[in-house]
Amino acid sequence: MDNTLTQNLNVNQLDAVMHKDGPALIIAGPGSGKTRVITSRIAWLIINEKIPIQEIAALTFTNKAANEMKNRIFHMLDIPPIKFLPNIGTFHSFCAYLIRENHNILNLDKNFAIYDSYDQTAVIKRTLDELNLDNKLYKPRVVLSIISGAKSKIQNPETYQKNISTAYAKNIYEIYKIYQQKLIQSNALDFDDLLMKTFEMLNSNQEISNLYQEKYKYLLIDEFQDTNLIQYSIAKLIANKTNNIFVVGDPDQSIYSWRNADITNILNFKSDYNKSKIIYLNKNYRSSQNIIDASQAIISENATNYSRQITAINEKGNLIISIESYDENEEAEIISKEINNIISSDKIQLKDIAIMYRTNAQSRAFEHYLSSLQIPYQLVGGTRFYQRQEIKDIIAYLRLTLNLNDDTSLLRIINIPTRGIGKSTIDKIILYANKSNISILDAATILSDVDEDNEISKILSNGPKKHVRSFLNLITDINNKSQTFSVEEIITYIIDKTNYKNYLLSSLTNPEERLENIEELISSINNFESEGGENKINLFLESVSLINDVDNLNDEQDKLTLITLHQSKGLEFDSVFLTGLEDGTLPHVLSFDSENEMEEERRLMYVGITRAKRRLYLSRVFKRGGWGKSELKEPSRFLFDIPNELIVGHQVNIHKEVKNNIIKKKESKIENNLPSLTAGNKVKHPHFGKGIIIQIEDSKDDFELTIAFDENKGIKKFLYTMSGIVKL
DNA sequence: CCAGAGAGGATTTTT
DNA sequence: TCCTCTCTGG
Ligand SMILES: Nc1ncnc2c1ncn2[C@@H]1O[C@H](COP(=O)(O)OP(=O)(O)OP(=O)(O)O)[C@@H](O)[C@H]1O
Repeated sequence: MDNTLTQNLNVNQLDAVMHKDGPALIIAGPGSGKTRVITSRIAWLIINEKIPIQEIAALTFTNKAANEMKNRIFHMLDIPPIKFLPNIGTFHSFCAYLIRENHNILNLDKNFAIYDSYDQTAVIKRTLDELNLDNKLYKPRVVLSIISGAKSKIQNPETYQKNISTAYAKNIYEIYKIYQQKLIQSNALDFDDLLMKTFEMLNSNQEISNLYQEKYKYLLIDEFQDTNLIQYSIAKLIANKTNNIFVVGDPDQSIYSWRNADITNILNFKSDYNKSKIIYLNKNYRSSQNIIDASQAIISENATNYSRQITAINEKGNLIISIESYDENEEAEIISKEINNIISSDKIQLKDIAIMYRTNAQSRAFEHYLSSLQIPYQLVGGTRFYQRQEIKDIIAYLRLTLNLNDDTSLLRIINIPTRGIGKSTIDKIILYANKSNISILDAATILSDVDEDNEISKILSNGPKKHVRSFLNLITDINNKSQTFSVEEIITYIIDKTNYKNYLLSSLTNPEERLENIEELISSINNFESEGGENKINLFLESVSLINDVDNLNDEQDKLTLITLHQSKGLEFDSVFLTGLEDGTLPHVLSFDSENEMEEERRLMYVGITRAKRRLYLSRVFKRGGWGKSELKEPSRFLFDIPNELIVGHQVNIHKEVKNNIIKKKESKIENNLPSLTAGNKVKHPHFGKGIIIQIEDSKDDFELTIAFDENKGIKKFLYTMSGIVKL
């Protein structure tokens, strides 16, 4: 067997890599080589078991992880990179591939669109309008997260309906139903549908499931602790024949439960595959002993602490440096200067350093100071490139060249740039489309027809009709050209014909920057590598929806990384600055009144600490600006759990009482405010019975609760202290 | 129909 | 603070 493959593995890792057939569960702490094991195992299967790479499905959490895995495998095998390898990727991209391959069976056109959260919100808003529901009561964000929750538990509208009782939930069901109809009408899928459709297809179509069960002889899943029920169910279906399912995860690094990731998948795995081999890896190769000691001190405080002790193979190393600054500006200033110091005194480069934080908004101060000190950085996350207004506009035009039923894209640009099609015209078109169950484009075509003379033809008057017709001609023209043009030519044509530049310059802020963004869009399409051919736009648009910001992190350029703790999962840096370690920032305020969420915040801190190889900085401020006002902050409760002897600098007072006071203060604040009620809670009213809180508003010395009651008792408002409401 | 002003509401993490 | 929605006057 090939040395290079095995020489860098310890005994347990080897055991996992060379595991024979059958299920295996690898539970392992941070930096213990989980990713290395998965990668080596794939190479081992290919080299020793002679399994073709196309017959191994390896699913990761991010595209970046998948790409790194692929590159390392190509390197290990010493073969040139294979460009199209959809069987190694994220769950979502893998599912998108399976769906594309079988679009006929699913009654989808092959050029289906994938809707991102903006598109989803637009569909929900239209749905609410159609159902005449108030979007203050049914907030699109909330509705979408309920729908997404249902989908990740494999509930379609009908199965969702079976488990509900409140009037509020019944309306959610109505919304869910219409929302799905609109997606179908638009030949579009949302993120969760990629999983739903794949599950349905594998679950109900024997022929298809046989096909893939035979094709994918080995299935490997990374970051298993952050998979949800539907993902695990898809995995079980694929591995149904061979039982060759190999999952790797760390329950203590589970940080996506708010996105329905479900740690019980790990427990269920043990019972679903009771013959499963279980391997624990407990040596940390990444970090210094001090860093690991601090991480263990943090995580061991969790009541549901899954971890086995991990031990660092590295030396004690540097002490952890603790910094308290006055406010976020000083924090950014001190850290920026410190970064300048360490890159000039130490041998490390900017790309070995990361600044991490809980919320994207915290990056602002850093960006400001880093620019002023001319320290190059790459910001991960935030407003993503493909979500910018001008980019979404162009993408909407592009999507229409593939899919004229894409109502959301059509409505997005029907009056962009403004072309005399105003709200009332659009409303009439939408109404007619809804009534007749046809696409917006078809409705617009019918309503703008001049030759007819009947009721329908009177819906729009002549002025608007003319504008709509010229818009439709524009779309037809672009689509005709798209048959023969290259992608770059199509975009140029769109910009040209719509006078988009003019619109940017006259109507939007920062037109120069936006023009540059469009240039960048064109060049990223040109660089886009795929099987090529006619599929190019299609695959490009798919990647636009599925590819994330971290995926573009590159370490070829020597730049500092600014990143959220969530996105840092799986990465490693020589030096890490964990910032904003205040109670209210990390742990975030919104997790104060939930034990589970508080534990997840702690895991987030744990993930952050364990990203660092040699240097770790823990930074907090005394005062942090929120929106408009600024607040005094106390050190994060987590800081008190790290032994003093591991730390130099501005230490927190280690006395447990201080920590307890901080926690108590927060708790009593919540109590004075409200009995930890939030929207979505189930409550009981002495007179009206059970219901769900849909809104809480401040009201002098009291709180006004808006509650939706079961059955047909409707929606009512109460003052909290007068209502006799109790939480269920 | 359109643009711009002003009010008001909401603020975590993202495939 | 920033984004979204609504209103107003042209
Ligand atoms: N047997 C080994 N010998 C030397 N170095 C190793 C060994 N195993 C792993 N490493 C190194 O340890 C570091 C962490 O490995 P890897 O990223 O695979 O861990 P992980 O378990 O996936 O971590 P995490 O869960 O924290 O993302 C990497 O730099 C890797 O190269």
